[in-house]
Amino acid sequence: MPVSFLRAALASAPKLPAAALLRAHALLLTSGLAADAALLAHFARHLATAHTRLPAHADAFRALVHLRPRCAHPFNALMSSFTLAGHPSAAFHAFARLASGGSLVRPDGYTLPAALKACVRLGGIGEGRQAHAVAAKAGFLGRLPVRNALVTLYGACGECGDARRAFDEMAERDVVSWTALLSAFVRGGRFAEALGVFAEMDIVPNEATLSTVLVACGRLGVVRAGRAVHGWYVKRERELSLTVGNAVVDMYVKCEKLDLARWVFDSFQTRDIVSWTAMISGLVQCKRPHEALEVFNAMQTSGVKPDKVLLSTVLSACASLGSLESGRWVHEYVERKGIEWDAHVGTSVVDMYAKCGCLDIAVSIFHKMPFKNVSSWNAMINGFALHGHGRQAVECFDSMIASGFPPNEITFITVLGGCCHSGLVQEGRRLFELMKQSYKLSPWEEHYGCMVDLFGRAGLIQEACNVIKSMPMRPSVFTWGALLNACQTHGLVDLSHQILMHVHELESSGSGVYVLLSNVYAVNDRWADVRKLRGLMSEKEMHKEPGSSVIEVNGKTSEFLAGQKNHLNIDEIWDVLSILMKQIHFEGSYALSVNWLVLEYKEVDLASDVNSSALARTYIPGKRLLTWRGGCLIPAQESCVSFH
DNA sequence: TCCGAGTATT
Repeated sequence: MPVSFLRAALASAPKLPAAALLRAHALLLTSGLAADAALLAHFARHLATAHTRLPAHADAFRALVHLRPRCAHPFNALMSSFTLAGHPSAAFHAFARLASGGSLVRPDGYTLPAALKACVRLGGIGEGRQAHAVAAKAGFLGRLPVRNALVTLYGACGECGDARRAFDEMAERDVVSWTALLSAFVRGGRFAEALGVFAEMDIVPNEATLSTVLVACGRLGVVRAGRAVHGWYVKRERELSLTVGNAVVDMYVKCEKLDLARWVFDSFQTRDIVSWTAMISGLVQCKRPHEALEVFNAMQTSGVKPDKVLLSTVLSACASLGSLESGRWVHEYVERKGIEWDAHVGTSVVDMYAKCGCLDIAVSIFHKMPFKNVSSWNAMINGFALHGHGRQAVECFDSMIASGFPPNEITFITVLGGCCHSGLVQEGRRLFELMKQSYKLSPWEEHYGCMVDLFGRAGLIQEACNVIKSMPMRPSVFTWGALLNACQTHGLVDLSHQILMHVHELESSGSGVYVLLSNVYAVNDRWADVRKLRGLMSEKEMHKEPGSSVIEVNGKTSEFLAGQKNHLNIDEIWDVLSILMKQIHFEGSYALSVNWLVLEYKEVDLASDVNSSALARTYIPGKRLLTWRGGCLIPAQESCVSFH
C-alpha cells in the first residue's frame, strides 16, 4: 500500500475492512508516518468503528498505544468516535487508561470534553464526577468547552443543582453555557426555572437556545411567553429556521393552540420529518385523530418518508380512532420497510391493536417484542383492563414485576382500572398498598379516583368515602363523579346531595356530575328534582357534551352522536348493538355503554364457516358475513368492556 | 472531521 494511498484512504474512506486496517497499522509502524497526529486521528476513527465487541475496543486502544502517538490528539479522536458509534463505555475506558498513564502522552484540552460527552451518553454520574476530578487536577477547568461540558453532564444526569453550581463557578460564559444550563432545567422537568434562566441571560440567544426555551414554554403551557419568543425571533430573522420553526409548532401544540401551530406549519417553505411529527402528534393530543390521519396522508404525498417516531404517532391516532384498518396498514408498513422495532414502536402497535379490539393480536405481538420498557407493559395491562379482563391485567402486572420491570404510577392506574372493571376489590386493595409501601409511589388523584370507583361499584360506600377523606389533595369532579356513580347504582340520594355540596365548590366542574345526580333522582323517581337540576344547569349555561361513538365499517370510520340514526348500515349496526347489550346484561358486567364498533363484511361460503364463533358473527342475507368487535374507549375511571 | 448547547413518540 503506497503511503499516499494510505493517507487518502484513512482520511476519506467511510469504513475500511479489517484486513486493510491491519495493513495500515503495519505501514504506520514502519514508515514513520505515525508522527503525523492528524493521520493517526483518522486511523483511530477507523479503529473505533471497526469493531462492535468490547474486548476489541481494548485492542483498538492498545493498537493506538503501539504506534506511540506524540500527543493526545489521536486518543481524543478515538474517544469521540467511540461515543459517536454508540460505544461510550469504550470511550470512557480509553479515557481512564489515558488519564492513569496508560500511554506516554497526557490528556490535553480536547480530552476532557470528549470524556465528559462519553459520560453523558453513559448516563454515568459516577464516571462524570471522576472525569470532573481529573479535569480539576490536570488544570483544565479554565477551558470554556470543559466547563460547558460539565454543565451538560450534570444536567443530563438529572443533577440540576450541580449544573447550576458548575455554571455559577464559570469565569466567562457564552451562548453554549447558557443553553446548556437551560437544557439542564428542561431535562429535569424544572420548566419555570428554565424560563428564569432565559430571563437572566445577558447575551443574545441563538437557535439552540430558542428551541430549548420553547420546550419549556410548551411544557408549562404558557402561550404568551412562547409567542413572545416566536415574535422576537421572526422580527429579528424575518423567517423561521426549520429547527426553531419546528420547536414553535410544538410549543403551540403543547399549549393546545392548534390553529396557531397549523398556521406556522402551513407557512413553512419546506418541512422535515420533525415538522410533520410535531403537527400530527399535536392533532392526536388534542383529540383530533381524523385530521391527524389527513395530515399523514398529505405528508406521504409530499414525499417525506415516515420514520419510527412518526409511525408511533400515527399508530396512536389509529388507536384513538379505533381505526383497525389504518392501524393494520401502519403495522404492515413497519414490517414491509424493516422499520426498527424499538420499545416505542412495539408499544404503539400493541396499544393500537388493544384499543381497536384485537386483544389477541396485541398479546401475541407483545410477547414477540424484542425490546420492552415500562410503557410496553403498561399498554398491555391497559389492553386487558380495557377489555374487561381484570384478572389477566393483574397477572400481566405480576409478570412485569417478575421480569424485573419496576412499575410506575401509570402502571398502577391501568392495573387498578382493570380491578375496577372486574370488581376485584381485594386485589385492588392489595395493589394500592403495594404501590405505596413497596414501591414508595405517592398516589395521584387518579389512583384515589380508581379506589373510590372500585369500592363504590362494589357497594362499599363507607370505604369509598374513607378514601376521599384520606386524600392529600382536593378531589376532582372525576373522583366525586365516581362516588356519585355509586350513589346512582345504589340509590343513595342523601349522599349524592352531600357530594353536590362539595362539587359546587369546584369551579368549572362541567356538566358530568349534574347529569349523574339527575340520574340518581331518576332512579328514585324524583322527577321534580330532575327538572330542577336541569333548570339549574341551563341557568349556569352548562351543556352536556353529547356522547359519541366511533364505528368502522369495512375500514371506513364514522363518528356517531348519541341517538344519531343516519348511516348506510344503521340496521346492521343496531342488530349488533342489541346483541352486545344482551351480552352485557348476560355477563352482569359493570359496563353500560358501547363506544366503538368495528364491522367487516366478507364474502364467504356459509357452509364452510358455520363453526366459527356464533356470537361474534352475524349472517346477513345475501351470503355476506358480518364480523364485529365492539367495546368502550373511555377513560379508565369509566366502565369498560369488550367482546369478540 | 480531536472539544461544548437545540426541535418530534407510547
